[in-house]
Amino acid sequence: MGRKRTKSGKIRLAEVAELAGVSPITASRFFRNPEALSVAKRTRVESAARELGYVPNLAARALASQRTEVIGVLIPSLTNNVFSDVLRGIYDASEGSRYSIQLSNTRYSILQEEKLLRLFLAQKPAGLIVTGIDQTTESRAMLEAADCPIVQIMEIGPDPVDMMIGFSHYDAARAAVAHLFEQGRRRIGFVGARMDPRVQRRLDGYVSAMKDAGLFDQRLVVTTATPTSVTLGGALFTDLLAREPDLDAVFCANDDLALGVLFECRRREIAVPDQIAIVGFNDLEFMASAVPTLTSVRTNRYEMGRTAATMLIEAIDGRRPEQAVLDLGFKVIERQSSTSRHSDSRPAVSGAGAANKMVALPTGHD
Amino acid sequence: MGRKRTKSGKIRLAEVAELAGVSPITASRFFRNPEALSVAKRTRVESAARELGYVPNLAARALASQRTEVIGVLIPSLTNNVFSDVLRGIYDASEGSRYSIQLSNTRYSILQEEKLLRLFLAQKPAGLIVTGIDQTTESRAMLEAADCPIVQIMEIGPDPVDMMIGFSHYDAARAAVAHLFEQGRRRIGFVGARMDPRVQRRLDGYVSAMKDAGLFDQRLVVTTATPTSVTLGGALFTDLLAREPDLDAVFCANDDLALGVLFECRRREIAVPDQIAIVGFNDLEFMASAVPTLTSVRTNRYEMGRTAATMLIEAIDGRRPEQAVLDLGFKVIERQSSTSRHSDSRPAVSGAGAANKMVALPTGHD
DNA sequence: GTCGTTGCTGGTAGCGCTGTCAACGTTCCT
DNA sequence: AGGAACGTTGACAGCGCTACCAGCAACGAC
Repeated sequence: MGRKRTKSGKIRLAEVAELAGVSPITASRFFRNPEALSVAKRTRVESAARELGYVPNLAARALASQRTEVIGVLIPSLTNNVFSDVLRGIYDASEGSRYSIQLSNTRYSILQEEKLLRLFLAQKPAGLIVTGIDQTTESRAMLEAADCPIVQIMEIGPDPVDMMIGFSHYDAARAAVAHLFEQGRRRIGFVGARMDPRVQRRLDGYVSAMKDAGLFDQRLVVTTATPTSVTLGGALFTDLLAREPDLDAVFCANDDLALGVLFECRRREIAVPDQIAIVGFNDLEFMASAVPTLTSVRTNRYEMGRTAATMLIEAIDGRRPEQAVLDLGFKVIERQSSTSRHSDSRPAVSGAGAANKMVALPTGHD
Repeated sequence: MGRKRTKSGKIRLAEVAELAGVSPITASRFFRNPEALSVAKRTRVESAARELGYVPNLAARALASQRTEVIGVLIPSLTNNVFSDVLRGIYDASEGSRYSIQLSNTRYSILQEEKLLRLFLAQKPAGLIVTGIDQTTESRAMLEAADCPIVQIMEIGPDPVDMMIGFSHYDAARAAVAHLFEQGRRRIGFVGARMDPRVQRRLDGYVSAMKDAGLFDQRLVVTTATPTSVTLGGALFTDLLAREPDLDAVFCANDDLALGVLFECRRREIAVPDQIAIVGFNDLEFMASAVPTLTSVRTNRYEMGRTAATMLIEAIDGRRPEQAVLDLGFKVIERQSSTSRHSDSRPAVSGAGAANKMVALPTGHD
């Protein structure tokens, strides 16, 4: 009787089937599509499986069915807070589904991304989540040819491979600058680090808003390819001040930089917001409790991850979402650092997200 | 000729073997143990594989060989900065090896951990990384019975399942308090959130140090089960101040709380460090650029992750490390927030790590 | 010259599961 | 009543790879 045991001592489907008095294939169906069984057999297989403590062998399943239940996720950084929020959303959504997450880190390199994509695709993932819209031509071709659903996250653009969820970094930056204009600021600097495509588009938005107002000046822009940090924010701000002493505001490409600028202002005894206004990007948790509280552009990172994974899983299961491109929008959260003579947290300028409208191109916000 | 193609259009090992003019099994060996082949066949298989763009089918390999090349990682949180550093180390170390990482989030629940462990183990991982030493009895039994190497990370304790890498949170907390004593502080508060086992041990260390000095007072301790945040740091500090107005220092269980305390001090115009000294835990990047710069206990998170994965992979490949328990130590980085009348960044108090000595029990530091 | 020994190679037989298709019993329609 | 249609079940044949063991040549020791 023990002869049927697998070498590893594990219970196989065949044992479950035998105990339940059905054929192995019927037992197999129980796990994949229980509705297809009669109630009697269903309960028998169920109790047999429980009694034996059966756990399916995923490798065998993958081999036989020619597909895996793995969702591949490609993100550029594990360190960045932004991605940890997105990831949390993805993991939360995948939990309870039968799909597991396979994560890889492209380190902001599209070549690395291409390599990883090739690796992933070879294992026939059930679905794929990739960051951004700036893939190599080769990657793009592989994605188009892939026979699984794909979601691009973090931003939206004109030409989705399949599904897409994010927001317009360009519009968000324009909104941040517009807010500073409203507050009467004119000499608005830009501080950016890493300069990945999304930060670049924030810069583009900033530049266009400044040009529209006739206020653009190349000296107001300080960027570096160095990875971002709070300390770096202080350093870049120092550079900016040296170039442009009569600065009256800084728009930071992310909140870490903004915090660094705030500290540097305190160090130099520059009054915020009286002398210089500060606006960050992402609205990390600490922005609301800094002194003064820091204005930032809120982005829905957790929701982005969660929705991306949910959409993907639905699509894998054959229920494609009615809209393939989802704009989650953004919101300028106005706080003390940019609103002299105003109280904290006023009604905010928001992007497309509220209406979740479909967009193909960067749309002007209201 | 196309008849041998698999349905999925993929190249199989058999095709490679055919092109190379060897048997499939020889081709298989090429990928697992190239040294076993004669140089002639080796090069022939190699070029055939490259020419055909062969990618092995992992599911088939796993099924046939009865083992996977997956390293399971169980961590309690994806949000926490601390774990993102550890994870980065793990991913960095796994890159280039043939092992892939399967990550799961226990959300600080040992029951959830047990469930995930059962799931992982059923797939016969090549190795396992688990967080901490506080598993359920059932989990512990499963880990002991698992036939793969296991590394426990984040802390060290008396009774490793297999390998272990971390440091003593208890000693680190004692060192932080000792530093405050040296600075002449007496009424030292403790602020903690989440209160997971490691934070609890930091509290234990604090309590023991305070008791040793005859300074312990229950009113000095403010904790909550709520997840940590900067804002929460301010709130807990407010509570603490209400209970104990003549506080002269705060030891925070992590840096987010410390930053919140700093902001709250600024809001209340409490001078740091003149009225109140602040010490954090982990030494996140921003601590060095806050104003004043914030003292913290540096922990080697990235290195911990990297070393854990490296040790694990070595052990999987049959090269067990000479020491199974590795104490990475800690270091009190003294900065302005706790060192009145001193300049920044003096020589620091450090834990066991420098010597990487083996420890079985929390050892007193010097 | 015979017998081990070593180094390399190949054949056989699965690993545990699922896709496909045929077959069965039942119900419902005409 | 006959047959179509449906729902349910099972047999068969692999999925692509590797473990195991046998075979073979080349070589050296006696």
